[in-house]
Amino acid sequence: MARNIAIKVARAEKDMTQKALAEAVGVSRQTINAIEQGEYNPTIKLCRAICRVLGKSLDDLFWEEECEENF
Amino acid sequence: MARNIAIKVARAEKDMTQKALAEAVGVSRQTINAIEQGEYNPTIKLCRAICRVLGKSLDDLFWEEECEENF
DNA sequence: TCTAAATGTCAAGTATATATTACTTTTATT
DNA sequence: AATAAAAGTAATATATACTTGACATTTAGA
Repeated sequence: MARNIAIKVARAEKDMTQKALAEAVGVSRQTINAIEQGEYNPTIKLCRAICRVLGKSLDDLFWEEECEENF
Repeated sequence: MARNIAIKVARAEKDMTQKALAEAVGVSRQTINAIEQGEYNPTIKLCRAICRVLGKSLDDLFWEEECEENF
């Protein structure tokens, strides 16, 4: 999976730490970190929660154009 | 989880069966059925694959306003 | 520079997304 | 009505999202 810079940026815009975002959406800090690092593939429910907290859309934070690594 | 009517509609627009969509995105037919029935919570990667095949955005197919059942 | 907070990472465990097989029910066609 | 395809559903198995706890590294403020 690709690293997710968009979440990091949106977090910065809201001045939230990984820990604060994790608490706001109800997952562990490591989960947020792993998502930003592209280490796993969150569920849509968690994606939606992150979007709500950060005030962004799914397309803003989780869309990716396809590239080799998706194959 | 809420039933996902949007996928069903988008599938109808493309005249695709659950089986055809499943094959196009590389999962089992039961997985597509369960997602449409709201029985589980797909990963973002699968959501993206479904969007690409159906020519829709994540926001088109997977956004949900929050309601009691999300709590 | 010292310190603390924030971030990155690892290992082991648990919960759940997804697969597979198989069966029933619904919908569409003849 | 008879048939077949499509959709719904259930049980068991496996892969992986996510947790917890712990530690290392980076970043920011005093």
